[in-house]
This record gives sequence, structure tokens and C-alpha cells, in this order.
Amino acid sequence: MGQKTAAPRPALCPPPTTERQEARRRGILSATTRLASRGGFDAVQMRAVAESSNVALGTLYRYFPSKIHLLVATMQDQLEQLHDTLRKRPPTEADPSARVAGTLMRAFRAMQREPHLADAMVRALTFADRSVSAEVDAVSRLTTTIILDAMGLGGPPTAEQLSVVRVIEHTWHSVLITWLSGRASIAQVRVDIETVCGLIRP
Amino acid sequence: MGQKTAAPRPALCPPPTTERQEARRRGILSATTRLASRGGFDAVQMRAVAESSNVALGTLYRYFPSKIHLLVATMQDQLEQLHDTLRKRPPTEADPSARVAGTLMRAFRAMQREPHLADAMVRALTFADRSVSAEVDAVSRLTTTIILDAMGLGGPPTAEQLSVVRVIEHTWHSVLITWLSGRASIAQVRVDIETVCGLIRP
DNA sequence: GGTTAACCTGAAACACGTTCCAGTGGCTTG
DNA sequence: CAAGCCACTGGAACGTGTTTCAGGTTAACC
Repeated sequence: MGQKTAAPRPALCPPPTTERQEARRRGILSATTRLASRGGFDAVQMRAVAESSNVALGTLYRYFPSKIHLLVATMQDQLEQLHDTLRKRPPTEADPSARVAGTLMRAFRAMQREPHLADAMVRALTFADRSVSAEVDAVSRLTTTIILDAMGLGGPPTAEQLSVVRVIEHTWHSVLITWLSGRASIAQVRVDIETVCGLIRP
Repeated sequence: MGQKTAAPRPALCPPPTTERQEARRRGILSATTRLASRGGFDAVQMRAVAESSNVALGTLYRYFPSKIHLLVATMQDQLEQLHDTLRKRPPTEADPSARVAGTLMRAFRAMQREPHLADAMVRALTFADRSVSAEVDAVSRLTTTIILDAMGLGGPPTAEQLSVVRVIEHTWHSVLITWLSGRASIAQVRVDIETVCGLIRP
């Protein structure tokens, strides 16, 4: 986390992505997930990721310009999987507020299954500075979508509803951090999530 | 942020704190604040802090076992000052929810005045792992106290009120991060704070 | 004044994120 | 086939957080 120079590296994502490169990218993300699932944030060491995905260090940095970028991309990946799962088996609660709370608790249980991975991803997400804002924003939009889906309102959300969703998202991130650093019990996580979901509708 | 070994260093805070040591501690914190007010998190370099407070690097580490500890202690310091200020001039709004929102917006304006300092402190706070949980917890308790004071309820808070305060605190931290990383405008910060304060009482 | 334990200094060394570069291999283009 | 362009490799090098240690300083106690 030393230097903070802006990215002189040109944008490389959109145009030239061969199949080979996509495979490499998947390999890197998969190695990252594997390493993070063991030791968490600290175990995701760039040299180890490079070696574990059979890629030179320089190449790893060509794909992901920093460790934070790498972990935020991993989070995006995991969130997309979660989103798929949720699409297949959406929450069944009657009340919108209960559906959101249920959805978040489901996500939380997934985190409990892989606490080290969660640690790595969430720490990266909140530690990210401006140079990662585009990627963090993508994650944020995904989260928003997931919550809005769980609310299941018919038309487009009102400005007020968007505020509420943002606050729920804030609480979600922060309560995760609190839990990961051992300062909140699982019961407290549930209570806080249910409390903030009380903002929906009333 | 390399290694993560627990502290083999014995507890040294409570018993033997001479006046000289207290002065040294203040000097370190003051140098930290000064450095952070310029370049933010990255500018708080342990060697620079040591030099700037006329202390050997090893001594700095004796007082604060890591950069994160150092910055969390700085945050605690700043929060105490804020608490004093608030005690002298408490919020004047009639509604508890408005008093809390007003108090937080006042704190937020303080952050706006020193965005780099805010960056350093908040990033440290959310990046802290278990080895700092005691210190982070102290900051959290202070924040809780400030919010409860602003609510100004007569007796001790109910469990439900404590939940609400926790959620407000979550939102406060997370919205700060979002603002610091340039992903939320000041107007949005205000809206989110007012939204979460809607949880008080209704 | 001397002893002793705790603290402090200065400097070296290590770990890991990050950058840089010279060489290599594969691809398209002429 | 030759030339040229890229991405990739392997490895060195740098910056900063953190650890360690040998020796000097301080302060309390006899």
C-alpha cells in the first residue's frame, strides 16, 4: 500500500480481450479466492497469487493494477454468483422489509461459511481509495440491485427509496466489518440488519 | 501491513506512565495529526512520524504497536475534542432525530475542513483487524456516547434504542468512506444521515 | 555514590506491495 | 519468410511497515 500514483497504465479492459486472456483472468480470480479462503487479506500476496495462477508478477499487475483492485474484482465476482443464486431462489417472505432482511442474512450466512474470504473482500472494499472508485462503484451498484430486487417493488424506485437502500447498504458493509473484526456477535448482526430494514416503507 | 503476528509485547498502558511519557505520547499524536492533515493515510509514514516527533522508530512502536493503532488513537483523540466541544455547545434542535442529524453534520463539517486527516483516521478505523479491536471499541463507545447525548433521553437507553444507535453509527462510518473515496456528494451524505436518523422514535 | 531495571536510540534487516526492464515467444502484416 | 508488434516471463530493485538488537540514558532505590 505504499505509493499512490495515479494509473499511467492505459485502459485495457474493453477492446482487446481474447479468450486466452479471459481464461487467465478467471485463473487469477480463482487463485485469489483460494488464497483468501485460507488466510484472508494477508494471505492474498501478489507473488503467491501470481505463482498460484501460473502468471508472472508483471502480468498479474497488468490485469489488476493493485491488490485492492484484485480483491474488489473478486468481490464483484462473488456478488454476481450470489445474484444468480438469488434469481433462482428468490426470498419468500411476504413483507418487503422481511425479504430484504432475509436476503442479507442469506448473504451473511455465505460469508460465515468463508470468513477469511469475506475478510479479504470487505477489507479491500472499504480500504479502496479513489483510484478504485469505478470498481467499487460497480460493486455498489450490484448490491443496490440485489436489495432492490429483494424489495420487489413494481416500478422504478423513488428517490426516498434509493436513500433507504443506500443506508441499508451502509449498514450492511459496516456491520460486516464489525463482525469480521470480532466486535459484534452474529445475533447483533441480525438485529442491526432487521433494525435498518425497518426503514423500508413505514 | 505485512505481518499479522499477535502482540508478544506486554501491556504497558495502565501502570507506569510518567509525565515525560505522556508528553511523548502527545507529541507523537500531534505529529501524526500534522502529517495526516497533509497527505492523508499515505503521508503518515512511521519513519516520518518518528522523526517529526523526535523519537526513535523503536520507541514509536513501543507506544503504538502499528500504524493502525496510531491512527485509531488519533481518531480517539479527535473524537474526545469533538465531545468536549459538543458538551459546551450542545445541539439546539427540538426533535431528538434532528439533534442527532445536526450533531453528525457538525462532525461532518469538521471532517470537511481536514479531509486528509479524516481520510487517514477513517481508513485506519475500518481497516483495523482483531489486534486493534480494543482500541476500535473505545472509539465506537465514544461515538455511541456522542449520539446518545445528542438524543438527550432522560433515562438509560432501551435495547431497541441501542440498536438504532448502532445502525446510525454504521451509516455514519460507511457514508464517510463513500464520501472520502469520492463516490458520494455532500448532499448525499446529508440525505443519508437524515434518512437513518428517521429510525429514531417513530 | 553505586546498582539496577526499564526505557530510549540508531541502525540494520526483513516482508510484501509495486515498478521496471531486458529478453522471449507468438501473432499479424508486408 | 522477414519484420514488427504485443503480451508474457523472470528477476531485480525500490518504498514503507515492522522487527530486532547492541549500546546509551534515566530514574528510582539502596
